[in-house]
Amino acid sequence: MAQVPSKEDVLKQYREDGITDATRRVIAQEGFAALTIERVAELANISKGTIYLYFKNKDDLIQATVTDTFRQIIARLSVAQPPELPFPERLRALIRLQLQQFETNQAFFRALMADRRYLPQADNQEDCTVQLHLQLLSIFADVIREGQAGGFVRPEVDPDEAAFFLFQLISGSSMRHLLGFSNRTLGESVEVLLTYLFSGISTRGV
Amino acid sequence: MAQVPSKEDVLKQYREDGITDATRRVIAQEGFAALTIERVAELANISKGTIYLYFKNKDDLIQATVTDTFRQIIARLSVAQPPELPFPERLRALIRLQLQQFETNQAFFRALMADRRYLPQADNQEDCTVQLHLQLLSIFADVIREGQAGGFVRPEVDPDEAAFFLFQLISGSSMRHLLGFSNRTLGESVEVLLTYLFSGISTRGV
DNA sequence: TTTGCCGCTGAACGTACGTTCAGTGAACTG
DNA sequence: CAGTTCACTGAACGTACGTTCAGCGGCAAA
Repeated sequence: MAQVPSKEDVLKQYREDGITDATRRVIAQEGFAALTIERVAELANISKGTIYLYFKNKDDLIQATVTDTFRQIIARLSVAQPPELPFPERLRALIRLQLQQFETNQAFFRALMADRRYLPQADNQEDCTVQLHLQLLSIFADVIREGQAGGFVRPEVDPDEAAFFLFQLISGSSMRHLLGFSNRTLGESVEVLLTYLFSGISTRGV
Repeated sequence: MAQVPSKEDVLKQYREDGITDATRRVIAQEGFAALTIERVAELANISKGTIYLYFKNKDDLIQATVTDTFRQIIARLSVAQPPELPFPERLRALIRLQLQQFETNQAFFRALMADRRYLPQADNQEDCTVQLHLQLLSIFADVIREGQAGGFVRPEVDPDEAAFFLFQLISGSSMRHLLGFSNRTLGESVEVLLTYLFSGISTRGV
């Protein structure tokens, strides 16, 4: 009988989403240091006590918010770019989208890195963040495969390796931003990344 | 008369170093969340009150520790690799050293990213972390120039661009570790990075 | 209308931690 | 040896925040 979600379950999920959403907003707008139960309750328009009806404690709330945020990012990137776009534009759009995810969730990634506690084990395949990573890599690899089919990418290039390489470049670019090393705009970063990538895989040579 | 550091100045500096060092150890061993004045005092073998004789408050202490740690990293990397090594080994050693810096200061970088407050402005050339970045890039660029002189690197490659590219790859690799996305060992990461880099710049082609 | 249920509230509690400051003793001075 | 200085101490203070729980109000069943 518990096969289909009951009305109560839906309501519970709705509440939980409201709370994790408020948590995300506090982190994004005021930073991880300012994340207090009181502030979350304010933004969610509920009282402090209510939060403890849905989450065991603050750590549990943070964990849930991390998982939830990663799910959102996965969802956003899984919505494939319009396939009618030619290869270079699709790749450009994809890189831009991924950089945007890092940028708009900047405070979130900061918080995530701040404490080992909230991080996944890389060997735990079940973990949501590890899944995100694998899923992202496969999205990138697919686009590169298309590039090969269209003659844009050299056939001897391994799409999985190239995707890995590209994601490493994107992560590096984001990390430099997070560390305050770079003041490039997002648009500039996309073009730089494309240049690097093409110098390695394009049929046009360096 | 204040030209040469007085005995008092030296003692003061010694004390400050002891405190920032203890701070670094707390962050590295117990994480940023566990960083309390009490714990720092314990590790430094002084009392809580003493810390306030040398630092205005906790934020001031953290700032000082960040600056100090970056100075140490700069110093470690400025000690050039033995120039008698052939180009590929020098490059390999340099990449390994940089990855090591990110790895051994892992908790520190986490903490640094956790809060915007402790981060530099990318446009502030005076800032210690920005200097680190520029200095690192020039070290990498110099080695690549050597590679060109020795015929290992194609002459049309811009050493500064290539250094930038390489550092981006290294940052990306480190970020994937920080996010728990990767369980590669340091040695493996070095080899992967070298492959990527050479596919772009080597005279040997892809 | 009465009764019971239950999600929600927010005052209250306990604790942890940053910060202060009156006091201590060692070192120096005359 | 008495007086003065001064770096240092750690108990004490105030506050901020996570967590709890006795009570409230609205809804539904009887």
